[in-house]
Amino acid sequence: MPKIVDAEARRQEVVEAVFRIIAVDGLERASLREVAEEAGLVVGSVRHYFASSDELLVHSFSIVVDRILGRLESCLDDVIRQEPRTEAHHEAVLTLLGQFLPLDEELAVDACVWMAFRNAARVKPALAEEAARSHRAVAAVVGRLIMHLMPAGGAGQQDLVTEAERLLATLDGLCMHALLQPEWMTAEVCRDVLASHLTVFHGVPHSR
Amino acid sequence: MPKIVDAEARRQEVVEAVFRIIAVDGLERASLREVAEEAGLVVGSVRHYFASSDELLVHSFSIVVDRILGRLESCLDDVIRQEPRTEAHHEAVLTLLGQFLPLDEELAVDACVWMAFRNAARVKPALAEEAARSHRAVAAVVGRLIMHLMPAGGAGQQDLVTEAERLLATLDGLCMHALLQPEWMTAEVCRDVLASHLTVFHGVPHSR
DNA sequence: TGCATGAAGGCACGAGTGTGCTAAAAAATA
DNA sequence: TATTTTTTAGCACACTCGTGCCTTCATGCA
Repeated sequence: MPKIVDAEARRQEVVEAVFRIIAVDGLERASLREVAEEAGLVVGSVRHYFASSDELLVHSFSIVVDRILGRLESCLDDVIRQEPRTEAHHEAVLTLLGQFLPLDEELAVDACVWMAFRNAARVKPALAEEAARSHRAVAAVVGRLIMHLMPAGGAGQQDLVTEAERLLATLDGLCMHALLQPEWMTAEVCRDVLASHLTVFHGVPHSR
Repeated sequence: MPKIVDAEARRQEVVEAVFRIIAVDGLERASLREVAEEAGLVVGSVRHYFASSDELLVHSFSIVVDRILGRLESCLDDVIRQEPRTEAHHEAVLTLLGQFLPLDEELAVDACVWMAFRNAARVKPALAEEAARSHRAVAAVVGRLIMHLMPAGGAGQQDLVTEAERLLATLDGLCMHALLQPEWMTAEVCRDVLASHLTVFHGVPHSR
């Protein structure tokens, strides 16, 4: 038998190279040659682990989606664990929502890559399935958060859906602005906007 | 002297071809050859009216921005013309906000093209200036709307900025979702979300 | 010590891109 | 009619892209 390398680890390294290229130069520069060079490999090696360019991109997409979902699920557990209407609960909610935004370097890469893939999926059929999955999963998390935040009897099923879509839209819009106009949409503005949005869910905000 | 053609009209035809290609196949397919074919011309003709590919794209970007801004300014005038806290006023506000969304075919093309250019501007320096201009101008319109909607004494300057950014983020998020997940984010859901957002600005919504 | 096999490296083809440059066509003026 | 200038058309070059296909290398087992 030949040299044994951890194939999964190699694939992960390549995916990380894809992420760096997308974050810096955009998805259209994530070609096999560019990815190989960024990963310190040759095209042939990359192609040994990924049958085609599409497979590499789809796999990268699924990795970033799983990473984001993992963080969201974890933060959602933290939220539920807190006593409602306390300062700690409010902070936990803000932390959860902050996972969508490019607040630090790692989050910024993920947000950037996620946005790039979702936008590309509109015209690139190979990415459509993963885009739908990510949308469903994230909407489910936000939906659960909304159900947790809104008093059960106070609103109808329709309102819950609308509020979930509204929060989701605001989050994606914030993320987009933070990525495209970082000089205007700073982390502080993001936090203010989120805090203002959350005002709807309890009579008076806990902190400013 | 040679054949006289309306150069500006020809340029406009080419720009329209660019819009159609972006709406259907995305910005990355808007090459000179594709644009020329879509416009029923040859590459040489397109290049006669636009010195380079970048100039064509930047000019197309500016056209779509101007078109969107024109609609927004017009709708903003309509809003101010209405008596506040009336049904007609509420409808005028919804109409203004609806200009951001792909609610009909023409709006959809503009929204799609606008999104594509703004996203591309992050990694394509030639588009950066126009992206900044569009962001400033649209933020100005939304800011004026917010000042008009919020009682002058009831909130500080900081709150006005935050609310403007929040509305802007929600609009862009809605637009994005309507473009990327049209089966979920229908025109009806968009309207519900906007109506819910506007609840903040007056005690009770006028219509549902 | 062989050698089969996974890993790595690379060549070449066709298709696509922007752009420099040239050449034909067409029509209003001299 | 002759000329001048815009418009239209197109060739050619260098580049990048994905991919099919082949070679070389290294290594763990027989």
